[in-house]
Amino acid sequence: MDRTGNGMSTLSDVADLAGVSKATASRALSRPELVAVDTRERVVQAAATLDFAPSRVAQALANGKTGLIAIVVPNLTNSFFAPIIEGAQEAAEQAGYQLTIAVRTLDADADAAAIERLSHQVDGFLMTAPHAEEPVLRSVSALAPTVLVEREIDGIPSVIADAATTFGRLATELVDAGHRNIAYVGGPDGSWPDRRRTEAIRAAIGDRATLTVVGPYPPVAESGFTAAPEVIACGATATIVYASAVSLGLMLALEARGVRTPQDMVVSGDARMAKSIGTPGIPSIDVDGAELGRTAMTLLLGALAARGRRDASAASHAPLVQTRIAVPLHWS
Amino acid sequence: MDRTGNGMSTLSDVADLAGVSKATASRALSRPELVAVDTRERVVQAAATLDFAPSRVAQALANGKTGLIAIVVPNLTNSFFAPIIEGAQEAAEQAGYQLTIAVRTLDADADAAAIERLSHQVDGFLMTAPHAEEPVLRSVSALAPTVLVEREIDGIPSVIADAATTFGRLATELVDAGHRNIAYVGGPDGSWPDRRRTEAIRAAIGDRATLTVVGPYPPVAESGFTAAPEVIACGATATIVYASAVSLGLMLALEARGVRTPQDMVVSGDARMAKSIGTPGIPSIDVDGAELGRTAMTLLLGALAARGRRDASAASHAPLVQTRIAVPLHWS
DNA sequence: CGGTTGAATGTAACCGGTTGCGGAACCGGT
DNA sequence: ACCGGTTCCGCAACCGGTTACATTCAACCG
Repeated sequence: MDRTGNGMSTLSDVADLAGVSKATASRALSRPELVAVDTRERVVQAAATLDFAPSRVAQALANGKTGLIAIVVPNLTNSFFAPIIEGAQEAAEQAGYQLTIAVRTLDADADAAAIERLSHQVDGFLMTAPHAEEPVLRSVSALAPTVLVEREIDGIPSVIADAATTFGRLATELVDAGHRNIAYVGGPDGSWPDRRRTEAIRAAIGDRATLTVVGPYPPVAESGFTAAPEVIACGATATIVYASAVSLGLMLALEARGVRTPQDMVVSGDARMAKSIGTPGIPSIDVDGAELGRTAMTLLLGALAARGRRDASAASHAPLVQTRIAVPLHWS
Repeated sequence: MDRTGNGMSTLSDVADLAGVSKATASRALSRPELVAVDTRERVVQAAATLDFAPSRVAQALANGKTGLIAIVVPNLTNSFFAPIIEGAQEAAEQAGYQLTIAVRTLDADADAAAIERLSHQVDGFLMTAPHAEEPVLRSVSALAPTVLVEREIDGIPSVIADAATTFGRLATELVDAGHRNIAYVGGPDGSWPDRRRTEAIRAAIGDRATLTVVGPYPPVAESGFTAAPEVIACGATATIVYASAVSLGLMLALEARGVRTPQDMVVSGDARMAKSIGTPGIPSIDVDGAELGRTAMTLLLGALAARGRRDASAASHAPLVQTRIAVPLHWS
């Protein structure tokens, strides 16, 4: 009942049943305004009774678009990427696109080659590559329409969560609240967002307080345990953490060493964590990953649509869009 | 230089350059044994100089396989699924397949419809649906070759991590060590693996100790905070946790309430967590998600290959494979 | 040396859609 | 009755491969 390739009705079947040509059937379904009302209805009827579904593959071949978009992420286990992918997937699905995942760090030639191959099979790229080097990203974006996520590079559309600003604000508020010794538990080495956040914090603090940067640390709870001694040693009374995943481990480790949070040490986290901990006085910074993914995908889809529309018209490249999404700061 | 559809050389180009027909070119590349050695070399040469890459879309149309496999997961934020997807992706990539992600809980008709549509675009499904009801999974598996992950249903190939057995073993060891009051922090309601684990624990304990099941809880660190009071209240001296993500939160909450782990309360976790905590005496149960995903994908690819091979031969459905991967128990 | 055979290659149909172009039918206007 | 202009539809080519079948030719046979 389902041997591949059979059982499914084709456009020709629909056309036959409706008593029209394949061409008319095609138009009736994809460009209804070109077809007389009654004909259209007959075709739609026929399609319905045969429960016809157009072959995306055939469509792809005919019009040169695959309906596939690749999202490149360094890994999946870092929980930061999950909501981004979910958001992107949701947006893609609504537009009738499929999302395929490429786990790539882009630091090796093999990765670049894989992306190259992939570029033949997809309509566009969403690049979430905090560590990738600029030239690599540039070359990818030359392969196919690309939107960067959590990364800004001149000349390539991008979407970032403007967490750096928020980290700066948090630093300012901490200093204003009297903290004179602040620690920052940094993110992975070479990460673009980490660099921005570090700078923003440093700028916000100026010389009004001491800043100790510890790290780099991978964004997992375990890092908190490793960081705890360092944070205590530097005498900080407040700790800003790059990735809120680390906060939980850090707090646990601090508690275990007799440092109460937030009484003895203020540790930044995210809203969900602050809520479940219950203690007031925890600052949280929440990046809406889903929105990040959704926005990026929307941008990309827009670019694809635009490209399809004009095509051969002169210049007027798609307007370069670099979106920044505001990130809220909240105190529990 | 990259207007879609252009720039890329086609098989005809290769054929022309090599001075052979399209057919020969095709054979030289995909079924070399059918072509004379020198001809083959000429074609390969030509393909190389044009850096020809066959259009997956055209191939898909011609031979009825899309080269796309869908993995269905309830969500991405649950860190349990990430390694599964990574493993599956890796295996798919090696076989030249693309993996597409469908985030679906399968509890609504809309989801079923989406899967239906998707089934026209993919060659097979990897279903990771711990909550889905059996009939739903059955109907999906009728749509396209399917392998279940973390779920066993008669008549459908599946791969599960046999964690239930390991949970049972842990329970036994705890009882043997003298614990007479054990708590189990359960997983999400209706989860198939949770049911199996609960049963295994109950069976292992028998009437040698008291078992208190608390939950259901979603598998996130925050759940640990919610569970802590319950766990303390029931007077347990050891707690088995369904999802190790919960353990960290639970430990933190326990510490905050003055309950030391593992001295006052043994809490199960996973190896990474145990290692970073450092305290000895923590039992950890480690499900190798990547292997799960890899194995499942391998199974599916095998089924696809088999289906392609015989096709019209009588009966002899693919042998039903239900794989169980052993899960280690480890004490830090 | 004619005939059989098998390897190597070419021809063309096909997968399932989309789309440019032209023809038929019908419109109102003169 | 004739004509320019629409509207609606069908023919056929095309997207880029795969593959059944036909064809060619050289080797091998009695």
